[in-house]
Amino acid sequence: MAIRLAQKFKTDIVSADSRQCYRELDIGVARPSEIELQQVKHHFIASHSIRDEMNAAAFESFALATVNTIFNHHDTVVMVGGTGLYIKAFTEGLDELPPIDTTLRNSIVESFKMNGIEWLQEQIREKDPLYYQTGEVQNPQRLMRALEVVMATGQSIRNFQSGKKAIRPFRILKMGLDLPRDLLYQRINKRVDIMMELGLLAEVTYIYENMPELMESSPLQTVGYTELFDYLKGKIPLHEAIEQIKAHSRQYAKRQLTWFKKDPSIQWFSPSQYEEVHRWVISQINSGK
RNA sequence: GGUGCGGUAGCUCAGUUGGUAGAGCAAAGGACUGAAAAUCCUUGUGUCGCCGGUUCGAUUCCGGCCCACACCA
Repeated sequence: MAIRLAQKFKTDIVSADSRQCYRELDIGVARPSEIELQQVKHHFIASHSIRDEMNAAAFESFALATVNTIFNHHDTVVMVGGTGLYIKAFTEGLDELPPIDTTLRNSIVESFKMNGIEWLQEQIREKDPLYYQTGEVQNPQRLMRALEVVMATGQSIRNFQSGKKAIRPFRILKMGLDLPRDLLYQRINKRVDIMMELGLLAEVTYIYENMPELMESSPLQTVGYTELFDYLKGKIPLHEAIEQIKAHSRQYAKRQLTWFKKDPSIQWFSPSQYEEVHRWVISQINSGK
């Protein structure tokens, strides 16, 4: 769909997928094929390493810069992808926050691993009572983020979160693709079987054997990889790892739908409705809103 | 054929010294501003293998049967 649209408008694609940007990950993240990449120029595909630091804010500036360059020669850009937060960062912006020193971050992670979530909650209750009252106190990742921000700035992360949406100097049209749930799940299950046939196990084994120090890093906390790591460690049999990949992929798809369904500006289509999508885009452009 | 162990939620299993039961995973729904394919929240689920006995009351005790697994023959 994205490729056809990009061809139609003779422009590039910017991916907004938090995992397809890593060159070490291919089959397991369903990266576009070589043939597809030749049809249309893609950005943020295999452009980074799992050793690089990547996050929503970095994506925001990367994508804005990329899109700016493309706008020098084109008047449209197609963005595709599944990472809701990245799309939000690109379309609405994130609030400015000072960069956090990595040693501080690492020490927080270490303390959490040793002392558990109780320690995090305790720290937040002392240092950021505002977040303790209004934040997700059961969610270690949010607590650690809040903690690193107060420790680095002396201020609650809440004080940085304005909730204001950035104004972009270009128009944004949003389209969503959806299928009836049973069909969607069938396709996901089949896609996992195909990944295994294409050699996902070899891809994961290569990482497992050659970069074990990265196994805990966030790019590798990914459906398709964590389960096969468990298999390689001997924790679970292969058929169970595959069943888990299918289940976790279904859960992920469901979470994506939950995220996007609440955005009223998204126009929904079925994946087969290329003509309808195209017509809708044209009508939107012409209506000039 | 004998002995042992087991049969409890969709799956793996815990438990009830007799008052009709629970965790994890899966499922369904939701949240989410620097880890986001991550992380977190909410919710339900059962003829407790079958038949009979004892009992006010049995998933729990007793007897029989069926099924699974292991070992012995």
